[in-house]
Amino acid sequence: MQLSKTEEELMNILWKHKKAFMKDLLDAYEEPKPATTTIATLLKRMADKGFVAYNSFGRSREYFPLVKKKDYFSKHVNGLIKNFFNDSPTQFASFFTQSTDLSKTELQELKQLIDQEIKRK
Amino acid sequence: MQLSKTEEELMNILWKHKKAFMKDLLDAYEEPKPATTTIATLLKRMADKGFVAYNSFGRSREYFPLVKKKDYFSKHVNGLIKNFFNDSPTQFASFFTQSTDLSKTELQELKQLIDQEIKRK
DNA sequence: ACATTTACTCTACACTTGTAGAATTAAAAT
DNA sequence: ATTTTAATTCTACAAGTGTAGAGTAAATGT
Repeated sequence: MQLSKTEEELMNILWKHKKAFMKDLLDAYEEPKPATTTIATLLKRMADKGFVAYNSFGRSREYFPLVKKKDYFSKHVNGLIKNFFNDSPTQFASFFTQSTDLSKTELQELKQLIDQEIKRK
Repeated sequence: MQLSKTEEELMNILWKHKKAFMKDLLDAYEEPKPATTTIATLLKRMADKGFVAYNSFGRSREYFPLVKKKDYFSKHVNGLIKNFFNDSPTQFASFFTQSTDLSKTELQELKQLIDQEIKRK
């Protein structure tokens, strides 16, 4: 089962923290912060879905992600690619370079990255 | 308002067809095809959300997309980037090159593409 | 002309999601 | 020890989704 948008946002905070107590998570939200119970519900649902787990310390819990951002993310992007680009990453990449407006410098950085990747093969 | 996964799938079929009657859309689905009414409901909802419109021919309708795939898509990708990559397309791109496994040739193709983009700036 | 098929609307229903109050309980503060 | 605070669960409820049957009406087949 998938994470919803809101759950994803929370997950993302958790990825940044690696481990976190309720409080830390709540702190990461901007005003107006959601109610504690809202976060609690989300965490519970996310635990049910198998995306997070926790270690209990006294009566409170230190939550941590069960999936790596990288893994979660590639599944995501691959889904996108499958759905919209006939399963062709190149087609996607082409689209991507054209549609986000990267600056010249960013493009050059990207080019270098790709060069490195090419070498690794 | 956003399209749901299922609606997106249908939208994608519509983008491929540019224009299509119910029948054409239904035909595009694999077995087991959804019920006609299901598609009808989806189309109605998508029309309500402002993503499709139609021209009536007799009592049936030729549907067409109101948003370009490209636009829809960049919004999407930008959302992803914002959510997961601190709003940095380069960070995303880096991630992307590493996590989809593009072949050497594909990477080289991509590099050329980027070169072209750089020139256009 | 009548039967059949088709496109569409209405209705429905179970499930998911966003959001949070009420209740509980344990820990921390005084 | 008693009050206060914090973390968690339960309960709830309005939207949104996935899915499709029943009903209607028009078009098509014979």
